[in-house]
Amino acid sequence: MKELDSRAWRAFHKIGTTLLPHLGRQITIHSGISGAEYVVLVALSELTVPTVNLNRLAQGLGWEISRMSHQISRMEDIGLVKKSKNSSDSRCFDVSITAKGRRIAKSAIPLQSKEINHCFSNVLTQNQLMALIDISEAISSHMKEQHPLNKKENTYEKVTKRS
Amino acid sequence: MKELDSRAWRAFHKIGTTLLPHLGRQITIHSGISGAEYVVLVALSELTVPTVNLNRLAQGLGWEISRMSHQISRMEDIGLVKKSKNSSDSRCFDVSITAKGRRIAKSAIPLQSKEINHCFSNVLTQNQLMALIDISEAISSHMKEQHPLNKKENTYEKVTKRS
DNA sequence: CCTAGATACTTGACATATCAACTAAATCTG
DNA sequence: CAGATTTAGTTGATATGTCAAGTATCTAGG
Repeated sequence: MKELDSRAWRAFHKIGTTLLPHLGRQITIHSGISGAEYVVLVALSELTVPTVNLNRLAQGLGWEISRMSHQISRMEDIGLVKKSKNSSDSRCFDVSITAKGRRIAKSAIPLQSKEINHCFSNVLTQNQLMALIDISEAISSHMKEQHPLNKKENTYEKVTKRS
Repeated sequence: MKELDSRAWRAFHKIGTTLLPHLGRQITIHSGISGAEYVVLVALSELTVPTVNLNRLAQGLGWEISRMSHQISRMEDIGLVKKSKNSSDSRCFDVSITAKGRRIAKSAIPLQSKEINHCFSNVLTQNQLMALIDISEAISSHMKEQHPLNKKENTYEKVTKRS
């Protein structure tokens, strides 16, 4: 019998690497957009202001700025979002959702909620749901103070044929 | 105040999409192998028999067979694993870890355990760890019966410039 | 005001993941 | 046992993620 720590980690790892991808695929199946596109559209559609700064959007989702930049340009290409230079600081970009993006988000969100209920919420008890919120809070706040994103302290040697 | 369901899902989504990638990067930083390579090496190093079938290995990790195939050939290229045709069923391949792979796993595992303790186990209470095991069990067993991998029921229309 | 950082983002190369064919071997069925 | 089906795995195209470097703008110190 393995220790509790190890079993819990494996348990978490398993659902993290199966449930999340599964639900991403479901989005594609029912709405034709990727999981990443969905997440961005949801974030944008929930704004109380018309636009967000690229950087803030990335921070809000916990993404690297580079990833967000690529993602937003792809989404701009297919007309889901719009990007414009900020007038007061021209290094910055204001991102907003287009009508098309909003329309797609509007139809995708309830379908995705149904999937989430099916695979997640309905399968767990109230206590388990509350426990997850606490767990997430504990981990996130620890991560935030210990490992802020977009910082590098990287000095490894990659494993290749010759090592 | 959002409903419990939704908050719990967002909580889970957040740690699933920040902690897991973070720990993957840590592996690369301290051991020079990717998170995927690490997972495969750990699985192989824990075998009680010398080899596994590609397909079983994929199932054990919940990966698609195609992904596993690509991954194993890359790992064979850099000498972490070895692949050989099964003698009784020549469609099958037996995969095993090489000495080099085992050596790397051996040094990577304790480092990674330390990281996991740091970001995960030490941050949670015993009760939270136990709760996660139950949660994972509930979700996994539901998924297994509802959504077996490598099956397609896919009839969507992709979102592109023209839709 | 001028220069040395910082900041916000872009870009391109590369690694990895996913999907849709495709090949080959095994098994089933009449 | 021949042909059809299933199973195991490969392959290549495309999508996405990551990393290192680069550009442009802003800001702060002198």
